[in-house]
Amino acid sequence: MATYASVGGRRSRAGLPAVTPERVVRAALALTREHGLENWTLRQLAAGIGAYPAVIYHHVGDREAVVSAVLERVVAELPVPESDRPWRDWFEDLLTGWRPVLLTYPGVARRLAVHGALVPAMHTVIDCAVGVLRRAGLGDESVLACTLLLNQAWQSIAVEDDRGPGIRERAAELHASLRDRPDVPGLAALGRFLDENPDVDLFGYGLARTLDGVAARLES
Amino acid sequence: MATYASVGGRRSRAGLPAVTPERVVRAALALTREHGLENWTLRQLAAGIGAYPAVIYHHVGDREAVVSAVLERVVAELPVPESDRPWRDWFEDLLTGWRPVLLTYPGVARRLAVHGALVPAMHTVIDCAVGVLRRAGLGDESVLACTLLLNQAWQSIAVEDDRGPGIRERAAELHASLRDRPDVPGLAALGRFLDENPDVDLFGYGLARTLDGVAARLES
DNA sequence: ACCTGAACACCGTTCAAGT
DNA sequence: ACCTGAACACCGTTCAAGT
Repeated sequence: MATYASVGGRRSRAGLPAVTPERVVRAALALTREHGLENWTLRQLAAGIGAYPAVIYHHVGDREAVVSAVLERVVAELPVPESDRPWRDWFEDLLTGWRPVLLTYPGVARRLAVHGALVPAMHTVIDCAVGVLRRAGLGDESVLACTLLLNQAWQSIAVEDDRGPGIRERAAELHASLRDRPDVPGLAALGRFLDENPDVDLFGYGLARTLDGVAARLES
Repeated sequence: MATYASVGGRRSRAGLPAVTPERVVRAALALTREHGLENWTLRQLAAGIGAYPAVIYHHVGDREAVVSAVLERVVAELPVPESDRPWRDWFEDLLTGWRPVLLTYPGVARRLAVHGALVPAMHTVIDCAVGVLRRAGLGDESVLACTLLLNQAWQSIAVEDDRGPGIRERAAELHASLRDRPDVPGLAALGRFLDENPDVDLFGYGLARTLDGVAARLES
């Protein structure tokens, strides 16, 4: 027979659901979507579920533990193509498919870039990715090429995360102002191009060039 | 005839040199070398020159103003090759020459990656870099290729900055433990390779592959 | 076991007051 | 003009005390 305390104490009497790791992580995911992984505080997280900061420690751990749990969930959402595709298509689909997911959770891409394979949820897809390149005939270089492709994608998305609207606005003004500067023709060309193509797909361009570079290693 | 106050007040009487923007920035550069651009506090900086935090505000401005001044100084240290070199050699020398400088000022590379051409001291070299690619015959794509090459170098160095000894150590352990895992052959190959080549030059490999990718655009 | 509420040692920034 | 010293509104984290 449950005592009063065992079915919920002051929280349930106040109409609040019991704090669970699941609820903490869900609130952290929501805060990450809105503010980015590094831009919410434990106190915000606690307030979001109507709890005291110390309760987060009791149920999940310190901020780092919450962040790890968020990472795990986001990585689980990342789509992975069928591994029988040609290697180039496979990586193109993989990384262009990851971008929109990672961009909705700002800050996660940077964690992946810095911690890489240390994020356990990443293991199965890395295993798969190295396999795709080895079957393509890249030999030992498969490890380097795989690391490079994943890292470049993560890093590039991480920078997109960090470029807030303020920076994008100031960049747009700069590009417009550089258009007519014959004294610096290279910068003028840059201003002209980026002023006319403000949403140019640098991610796709970089991915294509790196894939070209890896393809060239298979031809030799 | 100078009054007592005008030649220095309590600081000079205490044997301390007057606070100047120059001295503030030099102390900030030293802190950045030791802890990284985002890992020192304004209070540390103030203490470093024997001053109160409010004095930094009086002479330089807020933390962001100090960071901008640090950026400017570090960018001024970056070597730039003669612009008559072949484009590929020019970029290889440029970016491999930047890496050791940027690595001694952790956090600067990330600022460059995120703010790019918004760092004024970067303008002349960007102008030069676009010119090198245009003279090589890359046309309008010069802007994209230049942005890509600089960004990938900055991002890759930024991640090196953020991978402290703790992370590198845990990664080394992971690689060793993955060596003998026939159930995940791709990860095993990765563990074997990185365990035997812990200091593999991923920066150089990435730079070479991207340069290959850009070179392929010139052939077509 | 779970939650409360205060406390600790920080942070960037501001500001009235001194000299 | 330059510096002092306290204050403000934060932060992550810890902990004794309540129920």
